[in-house]
Formats: sequence, C-alpha cells, structure tokens
Amino acid sequence: MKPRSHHSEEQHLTESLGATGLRLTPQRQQVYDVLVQKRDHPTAEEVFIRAKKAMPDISHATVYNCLDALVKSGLARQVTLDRGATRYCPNMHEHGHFHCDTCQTVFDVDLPAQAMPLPKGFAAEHFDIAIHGKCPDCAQKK
Amino acid sequence: MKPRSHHSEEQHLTESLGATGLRLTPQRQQVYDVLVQKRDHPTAEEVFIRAKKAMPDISHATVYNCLDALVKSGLARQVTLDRGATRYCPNMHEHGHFHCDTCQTVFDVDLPAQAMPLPKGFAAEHFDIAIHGKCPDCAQKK
DNA sequence: GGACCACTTTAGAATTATTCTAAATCTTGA
DNA sequence: TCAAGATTTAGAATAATTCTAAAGTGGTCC
Repeated sequence: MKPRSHHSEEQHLTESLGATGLRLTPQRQQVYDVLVQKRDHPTAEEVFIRAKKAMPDISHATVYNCLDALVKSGLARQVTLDRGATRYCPNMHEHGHFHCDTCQTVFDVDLPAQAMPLPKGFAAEHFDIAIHGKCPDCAQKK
Repeated sequence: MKPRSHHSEEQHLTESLGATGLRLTPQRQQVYDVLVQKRDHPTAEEVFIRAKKAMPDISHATVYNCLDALVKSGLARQVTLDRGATRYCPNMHEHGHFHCDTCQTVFDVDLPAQAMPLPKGFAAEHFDIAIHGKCPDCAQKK
C-alpha cells in the first residue's frame, strides 16, 4: 500500500467535491484559493473581485455557483450576520464568529464542543453561532 | 405608592422606545402586534403584508423603519438564516433558533445561560445561535 | 392657539444581493 | 468520436433593502 504522505490541497478538493457528485474545476479551485488566501470572511462580491484578478473571465454567477459547491461539499461555510451580503469562510474547524460592532471585523472564535442541549427529538446537523460585541482592541479604546 | 399591577403592552412599548429616543407611533404598535400575534418568524415582507390588513396605508419603508426601531429598542430580534430575507422575532427571552431543513419551520429553543467562553478581551453584547437540522416530526418521518 | 422643530411616514426610485436563463464549452465514458 | 451530463458565461430578472424628498404629526415654548 502506497503511503500517502498528506493530501495535497487539490486532492482534498477533488475528494470532497467528488463525494458530493461534483467536479473540481479551475473556477472552483480559484474561488477556494481566494477564500484561503485571505481569511477575512469576504462576501460573494468580494470573492468575485479577488478571483477576477487571477481569472479575468470568471463570472458573477460562477462565483455563486462555486461558493455553493464548496459549501455543499463541506469545504466552506456561509456566515450570515445581520442583513446584508452573506460571507464565506474556509475554516471548517468547529468555531463561531465574533463580529466587532465597532471595527466591523469578523473573528473566528473557538467554541466548546457543542453540548448544546436541544429539546427532545431535534436532530442538529449544523450550528451557526454569531456573537456581536467589541473586539479586544475596540473594547480597550473605549 | 400606587401598585402597578403590570405594564400594559403600550406602556412597555412607549418605555422601551423612549429609552432609545424614539416614540411609539401607530405604525410601530401595529408592526409589533403583527410580530406578537403570530410568532412564526416572518420576513419584513410578510410583516408588511400582515400589517396592511389592519393598516392599509402603511408603506414598505415604514415596516423596515419600524422593525429597526423595535430591534434598536430591544423589543424584537433579527433572525438571519442562510441567504435570503431577514426574519423577526419578538421573543426577547434568551434563546436560539432551530431551523428545520425539511419543513422550513423555525423553532425557538431555550439555551443554557451562555457561558460561551470567549478569548480574553472580547466583550460580547449579543449572541445569535442558529441551528440547522430536522425537527422532531421531520426526523421521525425519516 | 399658533409657530416651530424634531421625528415619522409615504411613494417610488435606486441600489444591492442573488437567482435564473439559454447558449456555449468542457469532460468523460461508451 | 459521440452523446450525455456538468459547468461556465453574459446578461436579464427577481428579491431584499435602502434612499430621497415631500408631506404629516405632535409636543412645547412663548
């Protein structure tokens, strides 16, 4: 048995997409790269703008399609805070999002393995935890 | 000292809005009533449609304005689930939202007094917890 | 007992976010 | 090589929200 040292990113994408019946395409790769390169929770529009730099012909609809594909395949998460555009995050580790109401930054924060006690019968598949407040810097500046 | 048996809803609204520098208007009252009468987490558009029945001249922008006023005054919460319209909820008791991916219903669920351990320095003001999965009925029907 | 001022509402236009459509392109397996 | 299915594309269409300017409302200070 050939030892696989570690999955390359490409392998990882191919497998995750494949498991959902989807293919890895250059556009999906590109959109994923954008998410990973700057983990600032960009909106679809921002992803579009960044992706265009490397791939000028990519279209708006494709970015939405790619983001959906990544989300469905468990490669990215949607982050919805308030009204306004949905944001995307490639961090699949269990975490929540802290939104600083002052500087508007979104931070990933580790959260305790969700022992969230739900009423009997509810079957949870996914938790979205958004916390609003002030980040350390803004809290200090009072 | 005159005993105040309990706040009337109107008093409650007037006080909460007042504390934020806002007035209780017939429109705000109406929008609040819509939220309280059917607690199914309606979107702004749905609130608009329902409010129009009792107040045919109310406008779209006013509904948004009223909802914002209620949220700012701590009389209602925004509920954002995935992409798509924001929903509103007059339940100010600490709770999270369970969204059934099958029947699309949104349930209020009690959650443990948030002992959510945040990294040092973060000052949380508000938690939004959305859980996706299957509600008891849909989970059973398999 | 009206003038004033700040707050609100209104209709509709404008903007923003997302989805849809139909045609062109690419992939893959037979 | 072909056909079927998946994907991308530009642009139109729709949905969600915000903006704008004008008109309405209410309380208060002479």
